[in-house]
Amino acid sequence: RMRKWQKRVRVSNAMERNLAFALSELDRMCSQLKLPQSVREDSAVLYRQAIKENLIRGRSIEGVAASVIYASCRQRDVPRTLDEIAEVARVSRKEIGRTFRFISRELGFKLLPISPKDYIPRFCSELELSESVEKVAHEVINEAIEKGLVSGRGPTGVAASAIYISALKCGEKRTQREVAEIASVTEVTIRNRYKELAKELNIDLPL
Amino acid sequence: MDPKIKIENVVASTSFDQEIDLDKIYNDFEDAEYNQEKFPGVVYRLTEPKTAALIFSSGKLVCTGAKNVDDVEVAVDKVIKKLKGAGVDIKNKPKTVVQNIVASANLDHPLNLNQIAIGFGLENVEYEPEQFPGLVYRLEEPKVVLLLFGSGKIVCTGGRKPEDCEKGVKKVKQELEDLGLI
DNA sequence: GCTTTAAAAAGTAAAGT
DNA sequence: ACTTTACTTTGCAAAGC
Repeated sequence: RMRKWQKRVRVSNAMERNLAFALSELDRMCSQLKLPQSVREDSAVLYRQAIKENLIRGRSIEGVAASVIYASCRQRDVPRTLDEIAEVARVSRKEIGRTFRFISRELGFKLLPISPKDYIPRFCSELELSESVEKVAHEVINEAIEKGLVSGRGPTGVAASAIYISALKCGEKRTQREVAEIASVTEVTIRNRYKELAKELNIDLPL
Repeated sequence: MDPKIKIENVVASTSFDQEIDLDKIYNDFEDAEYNQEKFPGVVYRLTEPKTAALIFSSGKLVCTGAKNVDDVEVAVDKVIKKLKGAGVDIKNKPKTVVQNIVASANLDHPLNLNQIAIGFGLENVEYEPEQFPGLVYRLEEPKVVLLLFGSGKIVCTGGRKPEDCEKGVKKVKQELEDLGLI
């Protein structure tokens, strides 16, 4: 009888409400993170895909939303760290990471491991460094990869130290503190990576 | 030569098939920990072999920290004697079941985790250096999980027998050699 | 899912000298 | 800067929320 379509309407309303909420959350987080339009669009597409595949069951809307943003950023090679996303999301970094792994596996993402190089443009821009610094930083990272100094190290830490070194080389010095702030790593980490790179890549720089 | 495996931790469980009064155990065992709100079991640590036993009111017991499969028996026997000394009469000694073995190994060769992730297949591994320095690789046979590090060191966990870990490490090593990544 | 136990790997972090 | 402590990841059982 009428119960059936009433229930359908109820479910449909709930789904629409949830989708509307999710999309507004995606917009809010993307705005706060100042993400490009392409990432916003990708995120919405991925979220709808997640709904189609029933991947929301047992997971929070916030968590899935944050996860698809994280995935979209990586897919567009403009990664944000889980911590950066967790700052504007209402769920922990741990849950975003867990949900990302699940969504990533279920939707068949084939994302390459994050490369320190992907952080160079954004960090350099925020530090107001020239393009020549960016270019040198890329070269430093390429050398680091060849010498096996990247495996297992945090991509942001490697990027930060490469930028620190490159800025010095180009006469556009930024303090470790300034670079650390932008890259969300500690000065200790920059120092550790910097020492390692300077030693292994025979970079003669003042300490 | 097959890589040497070092067993770092053995987790085992057993059941006495009889209810145990944990409050009594907690009072009689001078160095036992018991916080009901925190965790339903009594935590009892042994110095030799260095292990930790979790005792539950159902009579079930979990033993962790052993460096050998044989040490598990030694530890469980000690806990049983301790229980008997406290007035808990354990009728017959049940069989202990090894639930998990954690082992470490070394390939003595640095690893390019990025290439390994691609070589093994992005859908078969988890490598998120932002979160953890190790690459996670799951094997079906033997059913173990391996953590590969840039240093060439490996952690193998999830095995129920030492051979599972030995075979697991041997298998990844072979796969790495086949791909020319080692 | 969480809680607690144990242990290794290597990176990162924070606190105390 | 250096040391110490601690948290990230993996696997597993236990009883109960």
